[in-house]
Amino acid sequence: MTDKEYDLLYSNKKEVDYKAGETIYKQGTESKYLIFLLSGMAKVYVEGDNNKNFILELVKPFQFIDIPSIFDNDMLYRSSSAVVDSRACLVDLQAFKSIILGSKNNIPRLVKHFNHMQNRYSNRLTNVIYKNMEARIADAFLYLVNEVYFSREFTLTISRTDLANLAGMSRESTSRILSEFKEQEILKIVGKKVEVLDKKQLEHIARFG
Amino acid sequence: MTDKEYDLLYSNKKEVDYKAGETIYKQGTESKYLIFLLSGMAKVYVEGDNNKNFILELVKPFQFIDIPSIFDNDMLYRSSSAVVDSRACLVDLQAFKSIILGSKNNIPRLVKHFNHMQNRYSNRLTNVIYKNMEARIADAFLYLVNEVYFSREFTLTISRTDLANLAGMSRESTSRILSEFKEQEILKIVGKKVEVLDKKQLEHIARFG
DNA sequence: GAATCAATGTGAGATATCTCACATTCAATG
DNA sequence: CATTGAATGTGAGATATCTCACATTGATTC
Repeated sequence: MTDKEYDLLYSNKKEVDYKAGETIYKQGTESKYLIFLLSGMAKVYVEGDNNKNFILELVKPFQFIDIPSIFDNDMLYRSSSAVVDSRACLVDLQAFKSIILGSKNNIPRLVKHFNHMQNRYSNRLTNVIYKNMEARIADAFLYLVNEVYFSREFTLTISRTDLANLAGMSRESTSRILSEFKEQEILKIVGKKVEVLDKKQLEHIARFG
Repeated sequence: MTDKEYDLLYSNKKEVDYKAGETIYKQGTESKYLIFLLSGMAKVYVEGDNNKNFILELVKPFQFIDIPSIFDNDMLYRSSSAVVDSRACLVDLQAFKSIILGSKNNIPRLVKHFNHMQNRYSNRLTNVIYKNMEARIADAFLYLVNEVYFSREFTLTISRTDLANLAGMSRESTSRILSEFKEQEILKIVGKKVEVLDKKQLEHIARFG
């Protein structure tokens, strides 16, 4: 990004704080901002009619939380909310659009974001349709290890309910599978502290159930 | 699109025929082509481990069937195949990329495609997770009426198995729901001929199950 | 038009997952 | 540190959907 672009983007930027649980983007509404996460963590999820939701991904600092349907109607196909207290920076959507149109250097990055999102959707979809509960939980933990906490040991920043929504199943079933995995010494879980003891096995379960 | 762009795109174009059932794109592979459908119909679907698949959308002539993850690794996140005998035109992916980078006029259109795809994914996902079989079948028929055949009366170009995969359920269950809907005079179905008798009711079922 | 194969319809039992109810643990607060 | 409310764990019955088996229909070929 050039200095000029940077200026345009951040000239009248606003910083905002979100409390844990607070909604950031609401599915079905339009937004005039891109929201760049500075600290904390957000979840991006698809809302159903009943008050359930399905978590697509967890977003960490220094990424845009989501991108509205730009060059269309600026609507949001998903909701987002903070999972822990977070701070973010609002970027004007019009400014963002003109930067995208302004230089071809920025297009590949935008397209990559869309690719990523589609890949994520495909994964989540196959998960829910083809895999049993064990495989879905295994998959969720592999996601946490490989793409969220980047370590086999971590402190969960999300609740069991969120974990359930990430795996696309009920909280109760999630608890039961978690107990199974503890029993089989695949995971060590004490409260929010998690250690993946047998990643190979987790991968096997994620694949074959 | 300018004439120059048009020339670049179609200079060494190739036309190809696909038999019904034939695979066009294979999930997990890369492709050097964009494939533009000239006649017939294609299904775009996500493959699971077991030989099941979930249909994301049906593509009709004069649209690109799918777009590989350009500016990334040109991989496909989905598979596609012809549902009836079809003819398509292969467009070189490199040429397409340079056109996208060449003029800002083409960016909004590309971005809209991504937006559409994401919207589609969100819908399909909510469908499978939150809705019961009746609602999913109702939803599938509304999709066929509103976005595929553009009429309350049409001749199905897909099998019951495809219909099941579009609704994300088993072929047998699909048959049973179809019989229910015939019984309740919501649909009139004779072989491949379909008439939606009560669209309001269909919409209600799609919403509330 | 009889024979054969694929597509579709239907019933009943099997199974995975959810729901409800309650027990337990954990965290916050006075 | 006792109390309260929220988050989590667990059991058992309820339920939706699938699977398997078979019947029926439709399409194709000789």
